[in-house]
Amino acid sequence: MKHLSRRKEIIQYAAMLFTEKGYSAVTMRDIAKAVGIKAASLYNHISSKQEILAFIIISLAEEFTNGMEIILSSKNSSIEKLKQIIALHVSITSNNQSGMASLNSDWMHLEDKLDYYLQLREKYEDNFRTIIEQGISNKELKDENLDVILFSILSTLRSLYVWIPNKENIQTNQLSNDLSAVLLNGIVK
Amino acid sequence: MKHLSRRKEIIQYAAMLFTEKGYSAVTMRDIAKAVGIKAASLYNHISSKQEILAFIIISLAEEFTNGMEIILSSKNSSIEKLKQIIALHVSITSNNQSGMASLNSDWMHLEDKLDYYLQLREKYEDNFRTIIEQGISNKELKDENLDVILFSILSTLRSLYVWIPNKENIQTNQLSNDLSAVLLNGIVK
DNA sequence: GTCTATAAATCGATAGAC
DNA sequence: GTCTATCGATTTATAGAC
Repeated sequence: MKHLSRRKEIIQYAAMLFTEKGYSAVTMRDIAKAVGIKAASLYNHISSKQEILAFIIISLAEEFTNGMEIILSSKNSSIEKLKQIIALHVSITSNNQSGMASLNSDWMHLEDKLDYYLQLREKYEDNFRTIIEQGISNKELKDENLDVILFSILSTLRSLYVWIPNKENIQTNQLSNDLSAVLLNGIVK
Repeated sequence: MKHLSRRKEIIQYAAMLFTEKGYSAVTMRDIAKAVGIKAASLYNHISSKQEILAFIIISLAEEFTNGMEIILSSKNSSIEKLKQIIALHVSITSNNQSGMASLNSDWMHLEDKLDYYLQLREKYEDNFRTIIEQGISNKELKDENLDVILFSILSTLRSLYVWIPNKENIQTNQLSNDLSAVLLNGIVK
């Protein structure tokens, strides 16, 4: 973490601490100690604790929303789109493990940017639902309960950050393929 | 909530508040306000904020661990056992919606009972993994990556509490069946 | 069993020296 | 850009009147 600007370094350490204990339980003194400076010095680089949280969450949420827009507007099959969504989650999560816990568990502590975050999330879920609907009317997918399909895939993908760090030398392509097999084709012989 | 003892009522309101904001962001004054008394009065019924959290989490964790032991020791097929695990999660979650967020997101704030909770969770996951392993060696299940199977089912089931409250008049049998279909048989035609 | 009052600790953030 | 010192608000929890 040597070549990051001090601001980026602070945000990185904060994200790791938020992952361990959650936003509310982490103090500015905790963050400062991790960085190796005093709490007052943090304010030369960031304006508030809230700003750190908003940066972590909004930049990740925008990355997901932008990726989803690209996938939705492509001309691939519905199944191919679902595989791309799975790969999108594996890719973003493996590159930002420390921020994903905040996105999933601390978004409710956003203040000024809460409404914007909720808009991004709603757009993402709507686009995801649309892809599944198209797959069902296409006859590519079984006509199972739409919300159950959406919810089961999405909660697996949203929980990836809990699980990815436990695997050494994660092979993202292999993991995407394994997830696609299980989530799309099931496990019963 | 009229016929609950004051203690149970306090724990119920606390669980609902923990679900909204997380343990660390909820104050004793918040809980007292929800109950309709002053913060100091809470201490006639509970000994600490920590005791409330431990009660919520440990009672749920024991319910899951006990249910899993019964399922594991039965003589049903592996697929039937997996369906029973799904039904177990749907049942406990629909009966304890407000406590499930604490179990999933605030367990790290346990103090005295943290080690005991981690033991229960490890035992639960080990038994879950055993059932999947048996299904694979049985040839009932496909030989996909064991951790991917365990992780995808478990994270869907652990996230149920986020989703169940959004459905009106939840039909738990119907939901269990829909989840079993999607998680076990997949969605691709 | 509930209240008011308050203790003791800790929080986010600022002021100002260097 | 980092420090020491500190402010003002808020936290969990207790003491004691009613």
